[in-house]
Amino acid sequence: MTAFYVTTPIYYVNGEPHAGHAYTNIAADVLARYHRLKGYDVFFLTGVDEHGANVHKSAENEGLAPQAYCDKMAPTFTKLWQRLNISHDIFLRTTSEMHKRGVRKFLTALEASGDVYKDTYEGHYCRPCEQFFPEKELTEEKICPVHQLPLEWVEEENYFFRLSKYQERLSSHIRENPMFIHLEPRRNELLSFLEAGLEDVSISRSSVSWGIPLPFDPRHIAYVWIEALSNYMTALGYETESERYQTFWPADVHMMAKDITRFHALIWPAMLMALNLPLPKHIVAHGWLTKDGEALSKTRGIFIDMDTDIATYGVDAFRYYLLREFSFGNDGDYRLSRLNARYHADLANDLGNLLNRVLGLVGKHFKRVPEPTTPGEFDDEVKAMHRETLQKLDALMETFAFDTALETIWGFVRRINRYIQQTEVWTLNTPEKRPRMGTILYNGLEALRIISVLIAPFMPDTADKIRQQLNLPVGANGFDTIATWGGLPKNLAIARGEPIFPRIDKKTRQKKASPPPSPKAAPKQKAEKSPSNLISFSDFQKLDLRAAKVIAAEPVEGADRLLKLQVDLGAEKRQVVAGIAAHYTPETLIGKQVIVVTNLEPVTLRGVESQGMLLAASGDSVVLATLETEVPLGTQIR
RNA sequence: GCCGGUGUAGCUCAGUGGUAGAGCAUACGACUCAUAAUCGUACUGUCCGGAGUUCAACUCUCCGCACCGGCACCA
Repeated sequence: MTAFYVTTPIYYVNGEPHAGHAYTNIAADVLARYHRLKGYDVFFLTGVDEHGANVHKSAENEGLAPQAYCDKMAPTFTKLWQRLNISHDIFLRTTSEMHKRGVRKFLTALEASGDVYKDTYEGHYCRPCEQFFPEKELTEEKICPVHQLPLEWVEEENYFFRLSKYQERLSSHIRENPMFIHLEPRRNELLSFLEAGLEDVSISRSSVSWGIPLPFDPRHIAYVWIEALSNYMTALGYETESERYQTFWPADVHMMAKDITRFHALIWPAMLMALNLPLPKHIVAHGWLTKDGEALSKTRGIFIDMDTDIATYGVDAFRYYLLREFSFGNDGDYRLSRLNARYHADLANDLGNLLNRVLGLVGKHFKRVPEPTTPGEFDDEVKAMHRETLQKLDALMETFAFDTALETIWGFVRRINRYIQQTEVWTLNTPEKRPRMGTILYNGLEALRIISVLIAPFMPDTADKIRQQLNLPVGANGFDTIATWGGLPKNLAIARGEPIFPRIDKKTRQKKASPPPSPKAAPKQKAEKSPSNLISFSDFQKLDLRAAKVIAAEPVEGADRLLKLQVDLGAEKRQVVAGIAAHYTPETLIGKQVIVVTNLEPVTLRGVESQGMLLAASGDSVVLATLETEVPLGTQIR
């Protein structure tokens, strides 16, 4: 049996899963289910990434030990996967022993490859700043420009992977295997990134404690990304090179959102090259979801209310909508009105109603599956379309064109509706025409049986519901059972039931919709319990914040985000470069009163010196901090 | 600033060097087995703008505009 191995990324446990995660896992699930029905030996992996500084910090913020925090968060993911009918074989947690042992073996092998080296950062270090200062910025005395304190000479070790060595091989691999990275734009981006040259990557952190120590130097913790990537092998039992590992590595598909392709398409393959291991076959990146045209954003409270929409339309409709409406690989705009339209037009009207009308006719006139004794007009056309649909579907699934795949299946669904209409089967209830009626209805039922298999990867529950009403065994629905027309057993009692996609009027919609979710706008202000996050008042006092007025503003040549500003501090005027060009035009800034950090060391940005910094809220959008009413220029702010 | 992509009917998108297509939505008609479902017909388009190549361009080339993405950059 041919093996098929599909993975999703492992998601950071610090943070609730959102619709983007759902999209990835649904897509991966469809692939997994499709290949299972095709007779492949499938292994489907998803999981969570529980290590690293971010998780550690979130745990601290909640006053929990890291492991306890992870134990609390991991179920939020498994619950969602259950809700979405995700059929993964393993939910990997990176705190599991199997994974840890695998990572150690992986790192040991990587080190043995000779492509890991230790490098030392050394330089003048200021403890309060937690920062190194380059020689060229310092005077003879070696004092911290911020604190005016003597700097220490510090050396810090880090382990690096010689990624740069693999630049050429990666480049030619991507060029020679057009399907290695799915969707042209991602591929081009990577190639141009490669052309710019690769730098070696750090694979360890010595300042982080929550993670897996390097086997060859336990004072260092494996960098989370390096550790996380190896999960695709550790989950299979890489440590012991188990049978499962032998069977399934290399992965057929690494499914992910487009933002993390670089790790998967460059660093991961390069490390595998170093280990002389085969590379994954496809890196498949899908686009991002937006909601009503806006980027999803926790801080601005823009999110897709999966709970409500699934409660209203059902999980299969949700899965269907995501994969049918958006061209896979491109960004997609999630709109409830579109989900509603798809639900009614495609699911309720086309498919649900088809099942209902055919079963209604059979129930009324035959009770059981009739014998197809009397071929006639349109029969061959329908059968030809069956073969055609199967063929197309194969090709489309191979290129991850889920939207077109569903469109193709629906072409068949519509054809059957048309068949019923064209033959006017309901008029054939006379003794001489009855055999023809039976034949047409047999074909209708057979088409529905075929459809139940075609849609099974996308809408597993719906497939089962259809099969239940046809009184077919729910499990045995492989693609081999629909390869040829006529597999539906004759004389089977049918079991017409409730509509599988009942229409949803506005009233029901409102009833089912939960009250408007409390704007998750302000992210929960978690009590900062951790002493390590606190600074002393004297630390705070080190900041010199002053009221200032913008007196001139212009763009910085050759920079997208930078504006060069002249600000008046009363006692003096200064030039400040601010990264706000995407959010403010120069004209609107002039005359504005702003808050400036005045005792920041100067830097040169894009060749322009900046002698301070503007305070601004920098979430998804950037908003300048201003004063409620104007105050004299130069007033201290604290 | 550099690199790449996109711009086609109200909406979501296909598409080919020879005067443009699908689904949804809309209108009208047919039918009445069915979840006010189904089926048929019709409708609208300066195929982003401009120039060029060509007998002929929406499709090729160049320039421009808009939007999106990658890189640089965000003290």
